[in-house]
Amino acid sequence: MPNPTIYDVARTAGVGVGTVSRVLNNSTRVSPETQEKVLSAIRVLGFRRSKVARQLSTGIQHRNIGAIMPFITHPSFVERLRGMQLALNHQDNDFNLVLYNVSEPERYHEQLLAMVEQATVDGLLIATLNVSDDQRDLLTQAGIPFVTLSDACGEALNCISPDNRHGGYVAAQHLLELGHRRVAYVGDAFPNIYGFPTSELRYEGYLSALKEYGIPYHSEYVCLGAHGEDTAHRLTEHLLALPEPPTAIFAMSDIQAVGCILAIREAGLRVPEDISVIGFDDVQLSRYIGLTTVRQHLEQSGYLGMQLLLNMLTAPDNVVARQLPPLELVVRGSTQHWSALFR
Amino acid sequence: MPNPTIYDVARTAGVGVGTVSRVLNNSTRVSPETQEKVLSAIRVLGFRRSKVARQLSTGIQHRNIGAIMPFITHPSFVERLRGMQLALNHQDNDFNLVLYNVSEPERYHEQLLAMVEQATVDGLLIATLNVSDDQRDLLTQAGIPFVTLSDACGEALNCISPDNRHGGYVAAQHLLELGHRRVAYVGDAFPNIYGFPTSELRYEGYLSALKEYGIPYHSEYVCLGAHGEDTAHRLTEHLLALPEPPTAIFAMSDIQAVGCILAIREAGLRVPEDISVIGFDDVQLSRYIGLTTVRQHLEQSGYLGMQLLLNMLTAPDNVVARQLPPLELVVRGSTQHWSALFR
DNA sequence: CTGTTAGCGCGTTCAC
DNA sequence: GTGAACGCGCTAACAG
Repeated sequence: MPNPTIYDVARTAGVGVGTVSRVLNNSTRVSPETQEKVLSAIRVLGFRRSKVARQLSTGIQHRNIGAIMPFITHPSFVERLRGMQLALNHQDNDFNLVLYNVSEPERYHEQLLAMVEQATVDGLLIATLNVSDDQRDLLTQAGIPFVTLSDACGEALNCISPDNRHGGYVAAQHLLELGHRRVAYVGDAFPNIYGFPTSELRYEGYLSALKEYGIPYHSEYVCLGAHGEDTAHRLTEHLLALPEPPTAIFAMSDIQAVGCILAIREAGLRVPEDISVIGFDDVQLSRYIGLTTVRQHLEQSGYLGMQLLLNMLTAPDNVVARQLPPLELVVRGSTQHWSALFR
Repeated sequence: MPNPTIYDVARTAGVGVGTVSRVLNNSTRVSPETQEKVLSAIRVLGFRRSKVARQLSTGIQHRNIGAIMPFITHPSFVERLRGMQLALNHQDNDFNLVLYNVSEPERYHEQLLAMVEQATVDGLLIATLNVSDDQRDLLTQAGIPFVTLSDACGEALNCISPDNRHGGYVAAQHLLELGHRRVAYVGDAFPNIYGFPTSELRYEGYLSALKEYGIPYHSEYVCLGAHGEDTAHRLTEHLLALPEPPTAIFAMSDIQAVGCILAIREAGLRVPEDISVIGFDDVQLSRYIGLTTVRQHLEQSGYLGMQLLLNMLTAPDNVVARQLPPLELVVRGSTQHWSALFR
């Protein structure tokens, strides 16, 4: 018997289903003997009460908010998650926060499909993942409101995203203002396997800054690869081996910046004396290691995203857009003035 | 009408419930006209189909694994979470990971109660929280298997925990071996508000090391307070203001160690030249900032905990205990030899 | 104290 | 193509 029900339990215990239900909820008093009979029947059959049946019967609606993103292990995710939790705790509704980690890009769509087919979530927070038109329609038709925390959204109302192009510009500008002229970009390869254009946007910002300062573009200063510290490390080694290595690196994320810094140190050079490094995100780590970066208020974006979604879920006809604070340049110790004169 | 059902939709559309169900699942072909009638009825009534009823009807069992802990924002949580996710992804079952953050200790029990009463989770991972006998019985009676990731568990099978007393010993021993004689302990006040004795156990290890090395105990070297960087910062300021300040500090967590280091630097002293600092946990951050610490394999503990729980959930009569690897001393740059001779 | 029965909201057979 | 009836597993209200 694969899935015994209370009827099975009742039968083997020689009692009615009501009694079984009673011992399960120890509501009214049940005589010790029958209690024991029921309990042993439960044990023998390996009975486990069905959650859904129970919820249907009691009328208790359990609402799940799914947070789906790749790299659940990445620091930037943690920051966002923190914000989501905060927003959820703030208003005391009983929504559950369910985590979905997209381990392989191919499975993303499949996971989304399962969610709507099996009705697992009532609302969805989608971060660092693109939402295609088909997927948008799928969710909309299924009546699952969603908020994206990435920048593949155009001007949609349900999107919380920083101006990544501007952020890229700000980062590059900072280095250029410090006198750097050989400025490299280390970022994710695009098109990204998950379909979001973050790296490309920051890269465009970088390009426009170069242009504005009249710096010629050198393709060998642009190093693209998979996301992560290790790749950034390798790319930096490559940069340092160039005949004319860069004097400054703009890494598209703090984690990648860390990879750069480690590679630089291993090459016997110092940050920022020999090479300046600026990151992007301002995750918790960056404060501790003194990384200059562009703060994109990750925690707050999680907070606002959750707030918006809750708003859509609880007051669908009065949804108000949420605005992320502007990006901020945070200057710490990893960037420094550079002048050819002193070399 | 607060919660319209398919019956309501059917009535206002002038069709049967079967038809409504069909357009909802676009299974069999429905004539365009009736389709439109149903769709508009759905729109008018603001109908949303019930998740639970659907799941009950289709027989799709959705299993939730809850992870409950305080401080969801803390790095040590993230490490564990990563391990949990990994274990979940490893075996391809459709369990959902649901996060529960205990924001206030008073609410913990209430949350647990809600979980069993409302049948929200099928299994529970409890970290950094104590499980009282009552709570154990509550969960057991409700048939909710759980695994604890803290050390308030004795020798229970369903517990993944490092030997914190030993860990405290190892940390203190390291400092003593380096020649330190004025060794401070910075940790959480105990009894902890969440009921887990971690700080006390590490403190006991610290004590036994002192004793073994014949170092007299100085109560002013033991600084206890709330968990967190800021408190550790304050406690360290206090330590430094002592007539005979310590030459080494054992912080019960890496985050607290960071607080210590920051306070030491702000006092114009250097780590490790003037004062050595050792932490506990070995979170990701520690590697980057070069903190000497005791590695407690947090990620792996999350992994093993999840694995054990899945085991309990899927093969209840063949549960095998999981063993955490032993604690490891990880020596990095924040501790140094100390000898009064050179002062 | 305990057995019986009517729903909970939806999917899915059947006949029509 | 469409409507009516039954069942999913459980709770709760009602009789006994």
